[in-house]
Amino acid sequence: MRRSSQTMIHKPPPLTVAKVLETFRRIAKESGKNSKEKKKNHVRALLVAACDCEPKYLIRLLLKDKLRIGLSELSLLEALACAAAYAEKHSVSCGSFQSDLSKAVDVLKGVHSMVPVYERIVPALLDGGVWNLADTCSFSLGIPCEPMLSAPAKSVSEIVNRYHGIEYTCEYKYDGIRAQIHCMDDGSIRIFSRKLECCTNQYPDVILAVKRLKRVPVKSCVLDCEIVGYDSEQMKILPLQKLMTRGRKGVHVDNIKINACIFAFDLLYLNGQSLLQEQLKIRRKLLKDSFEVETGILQFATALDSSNLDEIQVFLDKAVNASCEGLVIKTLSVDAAYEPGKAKWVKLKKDYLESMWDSLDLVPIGAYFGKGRRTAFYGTFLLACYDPDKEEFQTVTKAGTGFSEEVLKEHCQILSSKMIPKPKPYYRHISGKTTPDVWFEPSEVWEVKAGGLTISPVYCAGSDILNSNKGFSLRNPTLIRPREDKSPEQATTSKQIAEMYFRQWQGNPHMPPDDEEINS
DNA sequence: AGTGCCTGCCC
DNA sequence: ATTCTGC
DNA sequence: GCAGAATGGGCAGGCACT
Repeated sequence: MRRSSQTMIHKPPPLTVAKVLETFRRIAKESGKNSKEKKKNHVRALLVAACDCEPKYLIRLLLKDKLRIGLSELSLLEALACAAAYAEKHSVSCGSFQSDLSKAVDVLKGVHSMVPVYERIVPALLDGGVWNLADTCSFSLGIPCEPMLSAPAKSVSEIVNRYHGIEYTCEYKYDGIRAQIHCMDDGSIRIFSRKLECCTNQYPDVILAVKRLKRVPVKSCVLDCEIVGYDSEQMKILPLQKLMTRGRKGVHVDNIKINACIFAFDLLYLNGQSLLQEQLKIRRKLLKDSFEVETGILQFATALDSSNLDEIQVFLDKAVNASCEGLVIKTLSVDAAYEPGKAKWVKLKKDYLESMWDSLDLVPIGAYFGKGRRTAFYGTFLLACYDPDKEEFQTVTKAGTGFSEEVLKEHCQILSSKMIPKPKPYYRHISGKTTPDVWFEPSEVWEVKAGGLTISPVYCAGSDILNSNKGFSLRNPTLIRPREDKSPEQATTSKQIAEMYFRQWQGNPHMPPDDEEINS
């Protein structure tokens, strides 16, 4: 890079916003052989033309996600809102300007969660102003709104207490992929992911199902649902890991190996009208009137309308037994509108309940340097279980959450003193894929909770129990506490981990794929 | 053709 | 996804 | 209560290299 700028004879013209945008688009489009080199050249050209503070911001823009200067989408919306409020300062006279400002921000936030497309928001803003924006720019067919979210609850009693005296429903929380399905007036279908990506082409089978099972009076609608892997032979839900193996590009119905079942739970739009403001009670009724059910193809989320603690507890157990993650609790009439992007529903997963979660005692045998606020600390620890037969520690997972900064600091200090230059001969891991920055003597034992067990291509816990080259790992590992009463050799064993894995699919005859069955 | 590595997207 | 932290 | 920033497993896809 330096060389090329030195040999440059003419200074390139100054950068413009349009030019930068255009180059970014080119970088995005570049593909195929040597595309990396070509992308590099685009970046080089930008940096060569940049002056003053421009390189800094270019780099920050190129470091995906955010500007990394504290400017997030929210700040952008606030800026837009302020601009609009200033522009209309004299047209509104009620209340203080400060309160107008914050009202404008609320309007922008609300509108953006329903129509997350600046190309729609800005023209509407310029056209009708902020105070009409909610009307001039609202939820519309073909454009996904942010999905409504749920906040975690720690117990059934927490639910019962919070919603005392009001109507609510408990639905199975399916372990699949959230989808918002738009049925357009012309009969076409569009599917959007939780992050609003268009994934229409990924689910031709889902599209056929929706078209076939949509009732005649439904001209247009928007479904909120979970797409779940389904074994049509055994009529059982498949693990998410299976569903995820489906192709993502150029998918044709005939080549689909993993079937998908739609579990619908909400209807956001029907025949030209937004239903977002309707109570769930109404939306659910309209949903059920709008579609035929076909087992394993399109079903409604299993639900229980009850306020009884014991009934809900039993229902939660049933959900877990049916290979679901737990329950989602939703009010039916009070405060029961669909609020895009807001976490007004409540989720109750088995991993939140101390009595139900999977807990393992694992040994930190390595660590990785942290980033950002964890610079100068370890950000992550490599954890292992113990195999008493082979007398070796086998890697299971990394863990980087569940401790406060203070506790993290302590762990870092203690473990630093146990650092060793090379892994012990009795450490088993898959080199390359999970090699940590530093290795430790086996000394600590930590209790870790998990939202379930997975089959892993990179960890080797219990790998000789599986036929393939794979081992077991953890989903959503979280540190709970040090087990000062345990020595490393008393850590959870690989055999125990294997048992946990198979136990989680009891009640569901579908076992892991053939090549992953237990060695005999 | 096969492998390894990285990214982007699911959770 | 979960969790913690600062506002 | 919320937003932001740390961090997790794992999949397909795509490029580079052998």
